[in-house]
Amino acid sequence: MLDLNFVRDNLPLVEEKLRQRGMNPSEVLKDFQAIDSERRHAITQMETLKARRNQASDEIARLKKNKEDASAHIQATKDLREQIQELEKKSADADARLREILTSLPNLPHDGVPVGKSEADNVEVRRWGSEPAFDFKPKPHWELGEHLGVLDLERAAKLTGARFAVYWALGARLERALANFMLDLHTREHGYTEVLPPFMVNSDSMYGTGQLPKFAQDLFRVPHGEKDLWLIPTAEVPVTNLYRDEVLDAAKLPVCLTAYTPCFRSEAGSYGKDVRGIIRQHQFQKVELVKFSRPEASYDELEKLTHNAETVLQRLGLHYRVMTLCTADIGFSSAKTYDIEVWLPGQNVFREISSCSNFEAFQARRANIRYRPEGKSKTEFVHTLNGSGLAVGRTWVAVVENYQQADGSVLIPDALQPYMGTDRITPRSL
RNA sequence: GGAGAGGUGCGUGAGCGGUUGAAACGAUCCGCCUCGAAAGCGGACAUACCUUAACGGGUAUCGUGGGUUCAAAUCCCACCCUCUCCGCCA
Repeated sequence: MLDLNFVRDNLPLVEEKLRQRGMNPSEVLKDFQAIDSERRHAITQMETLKARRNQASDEIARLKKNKEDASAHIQATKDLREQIQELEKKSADADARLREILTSLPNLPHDGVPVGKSEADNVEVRRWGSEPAFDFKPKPHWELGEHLGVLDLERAAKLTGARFAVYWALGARLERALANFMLDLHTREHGYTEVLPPFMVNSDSMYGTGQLPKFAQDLFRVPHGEKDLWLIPTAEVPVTNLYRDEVLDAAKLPVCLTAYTPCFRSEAGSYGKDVRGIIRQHQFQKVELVKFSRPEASYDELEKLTHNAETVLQRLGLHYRVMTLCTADIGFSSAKTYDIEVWLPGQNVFREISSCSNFEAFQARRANIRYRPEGKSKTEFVHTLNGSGLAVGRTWVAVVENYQQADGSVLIPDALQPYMGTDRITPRSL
């Protein structure tokens, strides 16, 4: 969420940044100024009357103490009551409408973010490794997975439906090996603390990181008594919300956390997309990196976090490129995002395998996550960042496709062999 | 699921329906004292919003939301959370 005062004082800038995102400012900011002044007007009036009422109440107390007659004052306050209630309703109403506007506004892109109209305008920052050479036509992972007997989409469809997967044998172990490898790397070498959060959260948490109120259709909702719970679409949600409504110790910043969790996404509106294989699933597992940073350090931390994610691919010997997302392609809550795209020879494309973002104070303001700068009495919002480190399912795909052999077996990269207990996946029957 | 206890500021912990935004103690910060420190003494110490050029003034907030009342931390109702005991259970 953007700061109300900031929006009010920098309306032209906000409009320009919204335009860069491909939005129509006059539409989303419609009536902003009118509602804002209406709200302040109502508050001022209401508080004036309340002050008068409080004054009268004090007077009543004083009179009663002295056993004097206070009935005139009591009647006066009774009369005030109705007016106050009316104004209260008016200001609450304006407040709600203003809040609706404010919560619907996306974060403003950082100044360094390339202005663009679509994902075609994303800018490549760097590239690592090179495409592996094959003296045969590399297969897509769904063919390899079936051939090896490690990936079973048919039975998953029977159990649950489309966009779910069952992994068997070394396929299942590969998933587990990748997760353990990633967590060990980030905790032992990159200084992250591992957390294991709940996989369902309440609405407040979804609101804190920006999934609600706008993106409910992307989530799985679980009715629970009067209230709803939600399956997490990413560990970002529970991990960032760990510190909701808290004041962090400045000396401990940046706080760096990592979590391995399943992620659940309804994928509404992507029906025709990526229907083959396990690129786009309703459930997938991901190792997430989350940071809470001082504002002045957050862009350095974004670079570090992105490199931490890249290190996973480097250790696995997987070719990738890093893209800076343009203003039209960055997520709702993000001020700047790097996507890491891994090379998939079976499909002859780069596919997103990690998305690393700096949300600045956007989430912190919604979730009320603050810290107290040294020597200052006032708290400030931290900056929150996160990135996949990495999406395990897509890493599984990358390993299988990049390390496939002519006979259909898959070699295991050196870094994973201790976790796999083997150097190769060979066919078995499902 | 059943029975009970409780939720107050950074912490502990008071709080007859009306000078309580909230005692006291502790923590922290600033002074004094000291060669320096400790102790002691004095002082400061919540947040948000409205208003003001500023000083300041005002309003709200004692788990959350309603209600009673001229007036609610204090009374009533609902809900949430924590703890203890019983039952059930991976």
